[in-house]
Amino acid sequence: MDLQVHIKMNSSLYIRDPEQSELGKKIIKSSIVMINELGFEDFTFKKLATEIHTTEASIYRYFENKHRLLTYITTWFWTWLEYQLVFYTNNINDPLKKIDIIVNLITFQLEDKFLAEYIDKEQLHLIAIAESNKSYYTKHVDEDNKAKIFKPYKDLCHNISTIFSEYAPSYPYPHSLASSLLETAHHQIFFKAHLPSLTDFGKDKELKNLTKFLNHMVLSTLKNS
Amino acid sequence: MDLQVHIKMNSSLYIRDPEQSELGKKIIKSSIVMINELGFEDFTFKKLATEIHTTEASIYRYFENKHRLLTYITTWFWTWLEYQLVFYTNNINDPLKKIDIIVNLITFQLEDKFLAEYIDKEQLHLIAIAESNKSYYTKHVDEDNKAKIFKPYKDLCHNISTIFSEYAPSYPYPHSLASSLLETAHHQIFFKAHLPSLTDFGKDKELKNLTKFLNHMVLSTLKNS
DNA sequence: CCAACATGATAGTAATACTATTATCTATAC
DNA sequence: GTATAGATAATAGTATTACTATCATGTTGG
Repeated sequence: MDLQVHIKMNSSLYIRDPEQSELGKKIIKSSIVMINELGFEDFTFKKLATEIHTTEASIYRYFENKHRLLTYITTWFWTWLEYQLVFYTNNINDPLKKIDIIVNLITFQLEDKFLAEYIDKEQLHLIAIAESNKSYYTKHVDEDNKAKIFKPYKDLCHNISTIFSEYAPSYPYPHSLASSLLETAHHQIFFKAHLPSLTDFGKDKELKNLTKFLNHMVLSTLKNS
Repeated sequence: MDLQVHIKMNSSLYIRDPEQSELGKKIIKSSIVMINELGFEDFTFKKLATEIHTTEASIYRYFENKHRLLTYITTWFWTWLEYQLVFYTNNINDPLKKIDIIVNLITFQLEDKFLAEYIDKEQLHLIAIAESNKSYYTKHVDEDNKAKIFKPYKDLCHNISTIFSEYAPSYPYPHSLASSLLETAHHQIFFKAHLPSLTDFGKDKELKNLTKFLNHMVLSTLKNS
């Protein structure tokens, strides 16, 4: 059985809620496809408008600019990851098992039990890998942060750090380890595909070794505290 | 005694070598300042031209576009890090000591013994932290990679991984650990400043705890192999 | 059924990311 | 000392981007 999710988004991310209309959903759905196709830099509202047979002006009624749209999309991703994390670790007591679930989850090794009609999760993952950094590596990061825009990412990070602390209560850097794990997972997947000599699994077809690498790193670090 | 360095750059990074003229050096020097001031997105050749009292057209004779200029700058940074790494680990045999040097080096805890007249290293470091990712998170990364543009980063990563392997010959992921270390150092410094709840040292004034965190993570991982 | 609101159609602006042309300046080769 | 090659300045121009504004049309729910 699959579960229908509804992910509630912080309203400062949009001007008009894209989930409340057909056009809004088309904007999200197609922008995910197009950002992957063109890369974020070459993606424009004009091109998106042409693609979905609407006008630039109509898209601007939903999102202030393309950067906000990217942030909306990546935030959706983090929220969805957290939903899954809560779901998969529910009723599990062994923190070691929970950590294994975390690592498998963020490397996309777990079956996705959540449905979200109009969002292609594989493509969303690719954006999270290659573009999500750009949502906070800006000059207006502090302003955005004040508007609570990054809360879902922080919540996920905190959630993971709590599990780390269950396993190793005396470890002093659980948040840093959690954020490093999340970032590293994405970096290594990108490097594997494009700059393989920065990794040790460039030739692998699967991500199994990445999962092993991350699991080993996290557990070694936590155990040795 | 300080050492004058000359960092030789891959010629596909520029159209005309900026080190060979006063204007070229002014372009590099001022772009480092301005990218920090404005952020890479709002930085333009027009603004740079006005600042250094030249014209857009003149800057375009040195660099194809602002993205190439960013890549030039960040590549300079990686090359300079590698120079320092070789210098500081020279004549040291204990791999444990070498690893300590690496971690201190990438968190800017070591005194810089190299001079580069017209480049402000503190500001360069800030760009490396907040903008360097953008030089490879693009749609043309594969092309750029073919042009050997990322070689200095890869070399640095390989150099570090070799030291890891000296310390722990059986550890299977030294390259991934090296690239993760480099990326994590930057991310954590950025998070500490702007999204502190993603770290455990948001309130610290210094980076000592970050150094400890990284050192502990790397050593724990390598020891446990 | 009409009022409210979403969307479409159209237009326009300032800035960006370039390219092109011609003039001027300057160093050094003969 | 002059010719000349090469670098830079001055100026202009273009296509695209990133918006904003206005008004017409369509749709829907009270």
